[in-house]
Amino acid sequence: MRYNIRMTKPRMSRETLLPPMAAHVLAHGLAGVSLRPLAKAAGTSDRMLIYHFGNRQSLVEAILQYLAKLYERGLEAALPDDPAVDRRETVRRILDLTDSEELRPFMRLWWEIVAASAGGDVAFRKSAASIMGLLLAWLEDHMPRGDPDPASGARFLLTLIEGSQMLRAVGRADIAEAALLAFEA
Amino acid sequence: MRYNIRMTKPRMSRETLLPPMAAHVLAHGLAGVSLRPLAKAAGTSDRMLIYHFGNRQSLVEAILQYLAKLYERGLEAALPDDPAVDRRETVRRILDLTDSEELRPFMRLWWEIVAASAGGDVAFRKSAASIMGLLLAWLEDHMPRGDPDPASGARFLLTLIEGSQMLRAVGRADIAEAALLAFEA
DNA sequence: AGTCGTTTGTAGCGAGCGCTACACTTGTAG
DNA sequence: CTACAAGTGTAGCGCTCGCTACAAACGACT
Repeated sequence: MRYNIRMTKPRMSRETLLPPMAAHVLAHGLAGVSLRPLAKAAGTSDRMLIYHFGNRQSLVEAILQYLAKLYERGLEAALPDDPAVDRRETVRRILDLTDSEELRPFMRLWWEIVAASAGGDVAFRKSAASIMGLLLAWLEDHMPRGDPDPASGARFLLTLIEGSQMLRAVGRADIAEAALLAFEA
Repeated sequence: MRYNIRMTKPRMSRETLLPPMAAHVLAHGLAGVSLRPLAKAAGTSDRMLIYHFGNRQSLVEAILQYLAKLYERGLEAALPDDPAVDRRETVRRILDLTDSEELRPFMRLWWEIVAASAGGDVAFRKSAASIMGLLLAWLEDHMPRGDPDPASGARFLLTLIEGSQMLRAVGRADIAEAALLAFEA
């Protein structure tokens, strides 16, 4: 039957399993996630997760990779294309965006990734470093028109941004706000 | 025997147990730490940890509190008292110090605390926020002589510092370095 | 010497963990 | 129709988890 497009019943593959599992991770965190709850979220069994992904570590890495792609798309879709009027506005745009309803769940995840990186997990560190590279590239491309040194400036702003986000995460957004006000004011 | 100073054998108390457990946490992380390894590190049993601390959560909080005190003392002992010549040097001092041999283990721990805070753990968030308050206070007290706005400046520098430390943690110290070079250069 | 609260050891509970053995179904190809 | 590989369910392995029941040892006081 060559003309039957859907030769095999879709069943369950990595691709169908990843979205619900990613949603579960966004909702419940990445650190202590275990097979059975993940399986339940994806409508399958721990048995099948191991079957499809080999072991827990590969599974988590796959989910992480999928989430990174999701995050990247979310960023690209939401970040405005027109240049900001000054550096402060550039910072503000990113801070506002990552605090938006759709991207906020990723921030919680982000700190788990950072913690794992700091703890020596190479897979997580690689993922984290590349996400920073992504943000840096966007920043370099969207520095204010006529900025004296966009390359260095982007690095400077990224550092400021990440500091602000950490302070937010621990409930000291007040410090980050004051910093932003002091910045070039 | 009134004149026997050591009336009771020291046995084991919270105070004797905390230091070795804190050392264990510094070496192995705080996130997934469990009773039996902690007990082993302290030369006792899980049974006794529960006896002294009630439950795991109280135990972890006690260790966290002890570590915060330790960190505070480490900072105070190592930070120079004389004012820096400019803001950049102030930043540099703190970055160098927290990257020192004795304080580096705390940074790994720090990101676990941030992750827990971002995940909604109130005890950790409280601890993290107060540590930030501590650093902010030191910064305010040690802004460069003649700084135009020490209060806002300290907040600005703290944000920069924390951003630098996060970038370090994920292996992008290069970005933080470039940011620092660009800063007021 | 005897009493009593504090501290400790031994043993184990019920639960969840990652993962596997085994048998079975299912869809596809010869 | 048969053969075969891919996919799936059931059951359970050995292990660690936080925590508890029980009883013994200990030390200070009468």
